[in-house]
Amino acid sequence: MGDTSGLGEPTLEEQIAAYQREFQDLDPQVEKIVNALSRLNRRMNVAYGRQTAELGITNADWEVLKALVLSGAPYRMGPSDLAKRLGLTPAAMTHRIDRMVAEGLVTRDRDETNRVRVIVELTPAGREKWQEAMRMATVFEGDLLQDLDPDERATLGEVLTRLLRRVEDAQPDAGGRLTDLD
Amino acid sequence: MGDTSGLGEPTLEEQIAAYQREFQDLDPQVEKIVNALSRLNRRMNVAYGRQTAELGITNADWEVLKALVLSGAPYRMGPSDLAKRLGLTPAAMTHRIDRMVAEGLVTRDRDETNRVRVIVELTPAGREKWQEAMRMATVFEGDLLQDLDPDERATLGEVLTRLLRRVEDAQPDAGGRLTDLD
DNA sequence: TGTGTAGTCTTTAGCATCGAACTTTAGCTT
DNA sequence: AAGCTAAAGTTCGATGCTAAAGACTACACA
Repeated sequence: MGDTSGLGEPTLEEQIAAYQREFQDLDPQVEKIVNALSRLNRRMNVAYGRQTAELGITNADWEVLKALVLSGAPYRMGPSDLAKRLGLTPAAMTHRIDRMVAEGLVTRDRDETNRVRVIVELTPAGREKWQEAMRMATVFEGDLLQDLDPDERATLGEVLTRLLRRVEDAQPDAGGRLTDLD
Repeated sequence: MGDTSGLGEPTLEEQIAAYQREFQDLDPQVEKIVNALSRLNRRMNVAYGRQTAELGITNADWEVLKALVLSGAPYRMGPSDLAKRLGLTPAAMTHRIDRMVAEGLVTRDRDETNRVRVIVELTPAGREKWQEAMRMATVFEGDLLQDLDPDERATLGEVLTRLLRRVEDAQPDAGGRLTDLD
């Protein structure tokens, strides 16, 4: 007994069993769901990280590209808005934009009508990178959900949305800070 | 139209709609599931972060406590094993242990039978912190899943486990690096 | 017993992030 | 107008992480 994968990570079932051994009043059902969610997310981020690396960008870059694209044409946002959207401090945003400008993914210009503002705008190259990343991501995601039949997908989507609504209502403040992709 | 929450974050539905607007060949069903997973995870981490902060520790500390407790009595692990388990480099582990020793959560000693090894052991205070964190976490988790009836919980757990198995099989290398709790 | 080799941590240098202080601009208020 | 206040970004100092290099111990083999 013990963990199978050389300490790298116990099986989900082994982990739940260990929790029960060390903590009374534990609902294994609940713990299974919560731990599966965490582990799934981590694996997804690993997968995305490999894909973005293959494109010569980082997950951090990709997050910014996503925010800009999703804002719609003409794909412009201010650093503060981006920072709020991504859950970063403005300071971190400044440096991230520095890097992305150097990589040619976005441009940074002062707003002429309000000179205290800065406009970050997606370049065609940045948009192209986003699309390539999306193509890779959708392939991965389709593969991930391959074993689920249409009914299961619908149910899963509905249930997760319900959970999300509950937690977002309870945390109205976008409260970010903590890593993670969008 | 547009986003409701002052740029902090669009609704999941709005976000999916934006994806469809900007990217052809998108399966909204799939995207909904994947994005809900990411967002749920982020909110969970925010919640955990608030709880651990309330206990005077960090999520990083909590991860280490979890690994030690789950390893079972006598709650000892080497820094390298911990690092593998948490997806950190040994270097990061060294510093994290420094801090936790200073906080009295763990002890660090050389293994007398193999003087190149180090043994990190949970202190009673560390174990106590872990239990308090668990109590808070289980309350939050129970509340999160409150709206799901037993059938839905069972189904959700089963489906997520299936997804996890699929992605863990595809990424046998624990491949960590990317942030996130366990 | 001497030496090579592998394994375990620690140290160093570089990078991204945060919190807080600072600079600049816009818009009010009087 | 002159000055106040608020908002938007940038800069600064500290922290935690990674990758790579270094130090030390154990073990194998000659």
